[in-house]
Amino acid sequence: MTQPGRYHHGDLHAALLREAAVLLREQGVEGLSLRRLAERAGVSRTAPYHHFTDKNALLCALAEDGFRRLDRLMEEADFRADDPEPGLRRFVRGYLRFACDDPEQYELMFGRTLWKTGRPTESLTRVAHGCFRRYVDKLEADGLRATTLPGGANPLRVAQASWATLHGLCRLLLDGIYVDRQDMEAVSDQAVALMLAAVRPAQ
Amino acid sequence: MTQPGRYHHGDLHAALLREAAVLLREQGVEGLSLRRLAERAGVSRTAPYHHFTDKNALLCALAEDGFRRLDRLMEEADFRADDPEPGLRRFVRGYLRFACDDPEQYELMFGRTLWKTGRPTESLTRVAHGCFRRYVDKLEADGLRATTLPGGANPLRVAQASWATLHGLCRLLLDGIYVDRQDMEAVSDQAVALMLAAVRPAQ
DNA sequence: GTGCTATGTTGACGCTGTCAAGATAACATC
DNA sequence: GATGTTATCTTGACAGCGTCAACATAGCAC
Repeated sequence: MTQPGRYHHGDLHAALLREAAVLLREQGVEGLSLRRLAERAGVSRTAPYHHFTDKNALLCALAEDGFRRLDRLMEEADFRADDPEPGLRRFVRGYLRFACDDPEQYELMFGRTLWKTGRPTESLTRVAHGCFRRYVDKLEADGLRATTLPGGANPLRVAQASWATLHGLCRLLLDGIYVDRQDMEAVSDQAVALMLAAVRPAQ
Repeated sequence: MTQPGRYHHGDLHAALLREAAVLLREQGVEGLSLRRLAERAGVSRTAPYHHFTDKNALLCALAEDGFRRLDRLMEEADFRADDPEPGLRRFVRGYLRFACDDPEQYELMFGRTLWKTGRPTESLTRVAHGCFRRYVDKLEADGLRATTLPGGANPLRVAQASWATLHGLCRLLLDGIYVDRQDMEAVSDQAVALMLAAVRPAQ
């Protein structure tokens, strides 16, 4: 762990993360170079290497912050058993808003930059999985007790499939493929219908 | 249009695309550099610039090939009105197989490299949209005529939401977030259930 | 003060995409 | 066949990138 000590710069570790978040939001991952970041922080090119082993490590830390915010959003969601629809609708909108608010952050959190190309930090993996775990639990506890589940449906599978819908929607939306910004609300509602249909059996 | 004429190399245009596909499959987009590509083709670093204006242009051409393959896959799919389930299941499996067979190609086709960061060629956009258009038509014609559509459901919306499910599944799967390779079949079935539920009204 | 460690610096290497300028090869025209 | 035009390919160069090695300095423990 890097301590926030008062050395030359003051607290470069935090400053780097702060500037990186700005740079990410403004320019995307492609525009986020360590050199430019260092320049903005007023230090030399290689100074960041004393606080992050890697560019990959810095990006992981950045993504981790995002997952913590997402986790908080998840915490607030509740779709209760009697009528999960309004809660689910709120959650889906919240999720989409989260992604659209800072697309580059979302991209970083779920993109291949970290998960495929780079190697995700153990810490990042923990937080990201915790986030999903919370979703599964939420579904299981609030949304679809055993009684409301269609025969044989597995909460984990429902969670995976419905998250995939959410995620796919965000990707298509943010990258501008097949879904426009103006379609957002309508498609979001359609997605809710899709997810709900999986949760409650045909009646 | 670049003619396949018999100049110095023979047909560098095609050779580049061929080698690029191999390099993409083996190393991913990150490993696909113009310089390495040129080396493999036995020409100098800048030779490719006489056949593609840009690295972006070459990648677009590569992605275009992928969309054409996907379009062919779509052409073969048919989910008829009386019982769309088996057809849809086949299609979903086919789509997933397509993505898993050459993950890097899929990533290139739908990733931000082209759609967000780079600028997609007009030609690429046309083919990609044609592919989606065919899906919408397929749904509308075979799967869900007006009679089987839940009240007010818009074929376009259903198509967008269900494609999002498919796409999100692939992303989560390929990047290794939340969905493992071994879960594939089960989640795929769950996705089919999700999509089917949207297509036919509660009975 | 002495030494250790954390933090910061400059220099360098190999990689990237791409532009400019020059060479050569194929073809069209006379 | 000679000439000119155009397509193709070459080398040289530039700025940018991540990162390693070597060195400087600042803060702290003793």
